Amino acid sequence: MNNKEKLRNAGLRPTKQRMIVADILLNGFNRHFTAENLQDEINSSGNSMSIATVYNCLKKFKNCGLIKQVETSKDTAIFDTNTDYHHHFLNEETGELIDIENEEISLHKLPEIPQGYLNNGIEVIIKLKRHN
Amino acid sequence: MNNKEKLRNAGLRPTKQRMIVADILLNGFNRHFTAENLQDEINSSGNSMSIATVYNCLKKFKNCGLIKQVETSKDTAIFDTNTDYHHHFLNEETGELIDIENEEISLHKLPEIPQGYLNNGIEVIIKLKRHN
DNA sequence: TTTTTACTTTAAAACCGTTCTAAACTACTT
DNA sequence: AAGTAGTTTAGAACGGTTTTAAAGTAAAAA
Repeated sequence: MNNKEKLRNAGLRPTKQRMIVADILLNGFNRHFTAENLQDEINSSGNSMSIATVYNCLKKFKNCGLIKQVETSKDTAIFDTNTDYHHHFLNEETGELIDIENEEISLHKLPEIPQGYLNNGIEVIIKLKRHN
Repeated sequence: MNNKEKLRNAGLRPTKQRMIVADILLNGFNRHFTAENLQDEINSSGNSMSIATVYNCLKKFKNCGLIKQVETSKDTAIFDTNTDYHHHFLNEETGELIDIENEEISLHKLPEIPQGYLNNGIEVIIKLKRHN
C-alpha cells in the first residue's frame, strides 16, 4: 500500500504537505522525533512547511493511529511528596494521578540494559479510561 | 523532626519562603501538585510568593530528595513511528529513547484498577544512566 | 467542466509553563 | 557589627505549542 492509500484509508486527504510527511515517516523504519526534527528534515529535503502545518499534520496522523506520541507527558511539571519508589495510575482525561505502591506491581522479565548504561529507575504508568 | 530541621538536614537554609512551602508539603500527607497549585495554596493561606521562588524552591526540594517530580516528562513532545504496543529506555541526560519490544518485558503482578475505570494501556519507562 | 463547499495551509500573534536577570534582601559567618 | 554568600523578587525572556484569520486546495455537486 502506498502512502496516498494509507492516508485515504486513514480518512485523511492526501495533500501535498501530508504526502511529504508520510514519505519521511511511513517508510517502514521506526524512529523517535520532535516536530522541530521533522521540520528540519523537510527543509533539508528541499521542501518547506510551516511549523503550524507540521503540528497539524502530526496531530492528525496521531489521531488516526499512523504514529504515536511517546510518554503521556503533560506540558506541566507534576511534583509528588511521595518520595518512595512507586508508580502511578494516570487518568488521561483529567491528568489526575493516583499512586501505586511498589509492592502492588512486579516486573517479572526485564530487557537487557544497553551496553555502557545502568538501570536508573523504572516508571510504570497505567493509563485509565472511565468505564462506560 | 520539625520542618526547620528537615531543611537544615537537607542542606537548605530555612528561609521564610521555604518554611511556608515545607509547612504545606511536608506534613505527612502525600499529594501531587503543580507549581501553580502550590502558589494558589500559599496565596489562600494568607501568604504570597513569587512564581520564580516557587519554582526555585521546588527545584531545591527535589534536588535534595524532599519531593519528587513525576514522569520524567520533557517539555517537548516526542513522537514515535512505532505504533505497536511497546515500552522505552530513556537516557535522562540526553533525552534519547530506545524501544523495548513488548515481549522483552513482562508484568507479573498488577494492582487493582480503581472502581469505574479500565486499564487503557501501560507505559514502562526504564531510565538509563551512563555506567562509570 | 465549472461552481460550490469543506477542509487545509500559512505567517504571525498569542499563549503558557518555565527560566533568567539583576537588583534588593536576608541568613549565616567572622 | 560587618562582611559575604545565598535567596527572593518583578519583570523580561524563552521555547514549544496553539490560535487566528485569510488565502489556497481537494473533493463533491451541479
